Amino acid sequence: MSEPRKLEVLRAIVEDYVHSREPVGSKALVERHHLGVSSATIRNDMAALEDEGLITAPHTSAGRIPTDKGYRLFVDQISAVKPLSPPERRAIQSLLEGSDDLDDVLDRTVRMLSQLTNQVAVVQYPHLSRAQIRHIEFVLLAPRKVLVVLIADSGKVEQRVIDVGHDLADDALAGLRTRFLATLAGTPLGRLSMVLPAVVSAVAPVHRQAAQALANGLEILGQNSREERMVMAGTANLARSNVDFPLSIGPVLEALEEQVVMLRLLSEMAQDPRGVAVSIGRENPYDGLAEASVVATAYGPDSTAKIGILGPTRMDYPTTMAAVRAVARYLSRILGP
Amino acid sequence: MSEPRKLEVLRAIVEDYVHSREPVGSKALVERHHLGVSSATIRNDMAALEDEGLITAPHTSAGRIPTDKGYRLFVDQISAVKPLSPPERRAIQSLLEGSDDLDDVLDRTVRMLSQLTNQVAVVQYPHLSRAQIRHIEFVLLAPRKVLVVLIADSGKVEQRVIDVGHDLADDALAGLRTRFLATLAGTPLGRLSMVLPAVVSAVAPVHRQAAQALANGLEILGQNSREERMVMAGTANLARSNVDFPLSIGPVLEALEEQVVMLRLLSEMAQDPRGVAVSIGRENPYDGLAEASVVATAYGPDSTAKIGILGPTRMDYPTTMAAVRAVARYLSRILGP
DNA sequence: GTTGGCACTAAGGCATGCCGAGTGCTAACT
DNA sequence: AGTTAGCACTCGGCATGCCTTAGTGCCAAC
Repeated sequence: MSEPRKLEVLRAIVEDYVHSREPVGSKALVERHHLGVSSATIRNDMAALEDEGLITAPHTSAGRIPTDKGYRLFVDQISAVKPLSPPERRAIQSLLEGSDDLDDVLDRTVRMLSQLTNQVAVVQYPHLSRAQIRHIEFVLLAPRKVLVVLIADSGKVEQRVIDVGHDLADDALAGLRTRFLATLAGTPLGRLSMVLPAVVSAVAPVHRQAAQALANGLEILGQNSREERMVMAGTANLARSNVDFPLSIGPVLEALEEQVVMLRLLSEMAQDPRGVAVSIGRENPYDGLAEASVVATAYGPDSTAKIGILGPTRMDYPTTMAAVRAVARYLSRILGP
Repeated sequence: MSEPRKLEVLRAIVEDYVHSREPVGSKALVERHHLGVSSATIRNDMAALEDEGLITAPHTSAGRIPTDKGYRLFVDQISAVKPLSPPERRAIQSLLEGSDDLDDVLDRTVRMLSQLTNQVAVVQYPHLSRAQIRHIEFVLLAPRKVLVVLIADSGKVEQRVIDVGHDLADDALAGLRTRFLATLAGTPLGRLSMVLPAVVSAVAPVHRQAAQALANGLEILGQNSREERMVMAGTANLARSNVDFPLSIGPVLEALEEQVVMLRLLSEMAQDPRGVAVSIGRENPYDGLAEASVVATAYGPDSTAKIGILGPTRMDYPTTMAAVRAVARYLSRILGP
């Protein structure tokens, strides 16, 4: 019983099952792949694979389907990442050009990825802790309500309404703004909390309280950009692959809606040497995703944010991984250094 | 055959069907509701209702289920809007207090509504065309790239990166900002496009091109706030009511994702005297929603934006309408005039 | 280590028959 | 005229049983 052939058999099973959705048997295998041996031999190999926990039979007399572990081995050792077709590459390129607003770029990207893979695509907003403060604006909305706006040099804008505690004149607010801005311009968002106290304590006591409130607001904004949000697209694809995991579509939607879950999942995924991370079935920390796989990769100037897709474990990993990787690369290029 | 009793029968059918999910027959009806007549009489009434197209039998020997038209009559004439329970009211109130950021409020609201109704909830961002420009900021990101930020007195912030066409010094940009701001402060967003040309033509020729680019950017931002976005929550509830319309969940997700579809739908819905609009099944302009109903109402200071829910036609209209209306009222109160 | 053969197994498809829920109609009742 | 009881009829749903089919595991032979 040759080891290489066993792997070949596993590969064949995965590939056939992925696109037939049906348990694959020994006879069908020898017919569809020229393995050079008889079905009986394959049966022996399959029995061995089953012993190793790589495949399983849903019932006595059916073919085999890959287990999570089987997919894992397939992804890690057997499959080669398929390159995208030139038309696909062109599509990506042309779609992503001609927009420069961050929200817009991410939105287009995630839609494109979901179409490309026929799965749900998600993208995390880029981390900004290294981004620097470009501008600060305080706008008096109501007697005590101030809109605090923070603009980073990456083009990201964060805003928040805060209550300064007592009435504040327009020019006093302008003064505070100048003061904050003078000290804070160029400060990386990540260092915001270290610099703010000094600014506040330098303010005249009359406005100390307001300054403190404003500083708190700014700090929250700075954290917002770290705490991250995400965009997704293609949830309808879940329903299409309905046939696969009809029961679990609910939990999956919940997971997607609870962005925290997805964000944690994405950030915990370790990339393999090929630059793509795959999390299969029960490998996922979240129970609702027990029958789903996530394929993700990092992107952006400092490769900290993630982009990826979520689909049934029964998915075409090579193609999907290729798509995710390609889209991430284009995205990185667009966002520039 | 008494007309009032016929309506009573329709009401009973709708109510029973809504919570049993099964066609309801004449005998079951007389048992569960004290109608004071025999099942044979009900059968006659039902035959009449069927002739009028208000109910239909899925097959020869099954009970009847309401048609879209039947639901319509039920909603319009029969049902009374049920008041929410005090605990529910308290829940709404306490959840919505203690946040003043617009995004945050809408997000909480929509989650609450989806939990309350067990449906998908959607909320449209409030219209801002009557909001006034509070502040404008130009930030030079790269030699020719300028981030245009527009802050409205409602607390809404819009931003966009634009290409000004040629290099621009920091102080020149500051000059332009002052100029724009002087003219535009206090202008309602809706009138932006009428005022901008005058500002541009007043700029010195050297910076005319840049000013024009900036003006275009501002105009787009002004339109953005009209063209509206929406937030949603509770898509997982779709899967729960899986059993009802398993086939159509795909199209529904698509409709939700294509925000344009939903926004148009919401804005086209006319409210009835009770202040709630209901669109049932095929009444919906979008085909994917043929088996879904939308219950929505206006909210906000000038009652232009919409909030509502989307669910299967087989839904508990009275309770749902009450929830939507109540949440909309609280939301209006929070946003204040 | 590979192969062919054979007994065995469970699922899926299909016909059959039966039950129950529900209808429509008619004739009688109030 | 409206209401009711009764009855024949119609399907859907479910259980039953049968057959076919795809697949396995094992063994003896190559």
